[in-house]
Amino acid sequence: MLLVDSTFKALAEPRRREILTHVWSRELPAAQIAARFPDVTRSAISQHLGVLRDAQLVVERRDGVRRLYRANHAQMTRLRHFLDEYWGDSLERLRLLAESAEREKGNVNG
Amino acid sequence: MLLVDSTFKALAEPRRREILTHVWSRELPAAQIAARFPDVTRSAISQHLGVLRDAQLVVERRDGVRRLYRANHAQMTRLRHFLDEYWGDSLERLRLLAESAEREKGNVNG
DNA sequence: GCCGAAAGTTAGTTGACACTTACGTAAGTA
DNA sequence: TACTTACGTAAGTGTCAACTAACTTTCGGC
Repeated sequence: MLLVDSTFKALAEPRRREILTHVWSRELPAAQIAARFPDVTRSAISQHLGVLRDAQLVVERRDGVRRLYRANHAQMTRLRHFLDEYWGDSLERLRLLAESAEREKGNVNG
Repeated sequence: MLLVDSTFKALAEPRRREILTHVWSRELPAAQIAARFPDVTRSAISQHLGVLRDAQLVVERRDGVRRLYRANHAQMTRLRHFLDEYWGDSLERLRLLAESAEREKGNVNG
């Protein structure tokens, strides 16, 4: 799966966004993250962490028996850049170019 | 559903992102949008357009029997702002404040 | 009013996914 | 070695969403 695709899918789940905020500015072991979600099992959080890891939105570091997670700010920056480049002014300019090219073609044919 | 939630969910689908690029800088009737996706039925595109409309990522304008769609740039801007504010420096600062408050408490108790 | 074009809507199917329970595994400890 | 802790993983379940096929609605021309 494309990285942008997996990033959007990972962020589409509210719980995963909340997990991200918890590990945004500090490392936390999986158990402590799970403790913040009393309504779901630890297993569910572990699976969410796997999705976030696959999307490179968090990085994992092992410390003995524990696994410490923290947000990968670079990936979030990458997403912002994607939004800027894919739907920002650069795309706008490309579209306008394509349209004027279409008109040119129309003028030649007409 | 929260607006941010529906926005992420809408963008998580690659086909909907592609639809957005097609109506980014010009209005298009539903049939012309559907024509760009030969592998799925017109009905599927109509449903995708409904999801994009609910997420306020596109706006619809009726012209006789046709319905013209165009991207809502404001909503995309809103998403960028969300990324900036929710996971940007402002959240970073809040987290650091919360952490130092935690340490303060620890010092009082210890 | 009747017909056809453009589009939305509904019913039903299939696949994905968030979740739970149960089990497996690696690292530390007695 | 046996036990515990801190995890991940596998299997199964219910729900949701993307899709197709068939139908309905809305508008314009005759």
